[in-house]
Amino acid sequence: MENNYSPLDAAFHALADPTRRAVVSRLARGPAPVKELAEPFGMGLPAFMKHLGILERDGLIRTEKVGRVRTCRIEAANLAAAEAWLADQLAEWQARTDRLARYVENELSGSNDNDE
Amino acid sequence: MENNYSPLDAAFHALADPTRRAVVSRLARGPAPVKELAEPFGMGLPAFMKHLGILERDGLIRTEKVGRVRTCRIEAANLAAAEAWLADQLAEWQARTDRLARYVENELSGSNDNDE
DNA sequence: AAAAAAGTTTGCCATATGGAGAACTAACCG
DNA sequence: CGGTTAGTTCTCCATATGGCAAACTTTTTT
Repeated sequence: MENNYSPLDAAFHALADPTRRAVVSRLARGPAPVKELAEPFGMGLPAFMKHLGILERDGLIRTEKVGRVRTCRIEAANLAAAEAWLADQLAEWQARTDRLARYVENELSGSNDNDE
Repeated sequence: MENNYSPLDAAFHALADPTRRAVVSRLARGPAPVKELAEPFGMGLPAFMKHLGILERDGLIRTEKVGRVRTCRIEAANLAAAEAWLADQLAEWQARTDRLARYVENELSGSNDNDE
């Protein structure tokens, strides 16, 4: 049950669930113990812990137990990696879109073999 | 089997798989038919089509069939939504990190009740 | 008309979630 | 010490993936 897949796989997978996104969102504003994190969700602790387990295994959060309280905090690196990947794709897409627009604008009279 | 969940659920879920991310990456550079898209992956068409199905259901791509060829293109909106969400979280996190750093730098002598 | 190309559909399978609920352990509190 | 609090472990279950292989449907090509 180790985390053998890529950071991007991990990050996107972990973020695919609304509960986990909410947790990340909450933790972006600062650390919090499990109990407090779990409260907003109508869900048993076991189920909630599974989400935390996934978030931790997938490297989006880090947790540490002191006494009987486990404190969770965000691990920004992988979050940033995912963001970077998306930004890249969008940039690439934008670049192509722009090229296309420019092309159309320039030869707006002769050709007819573009693909959009 | 409809897409009843949120755009963010959909986007992150779809991007959790490396094959699907590769497809998105490829399509960001321009449209392509199924066959060409499938080639790089050592996988039967049926399996590959399932990925495309998920990408389309989750709103990351759009496909259109002409004759016997189905052409796929990217749907940037949801990709952008995911990127925006991540950027938001990171910004929030940065803001807090900065506040903390400033705080520490200012009262670097008296207090001891911070949480990092 | 026949054959090749490009998808589709249909079963079948193993694994991972996402959740529920009960029972247990390990701190703290008074 | 006894009770409460905060997690943890366990067992179950239904659903969704991610893949494979085989058979079928539509176009194109020749």
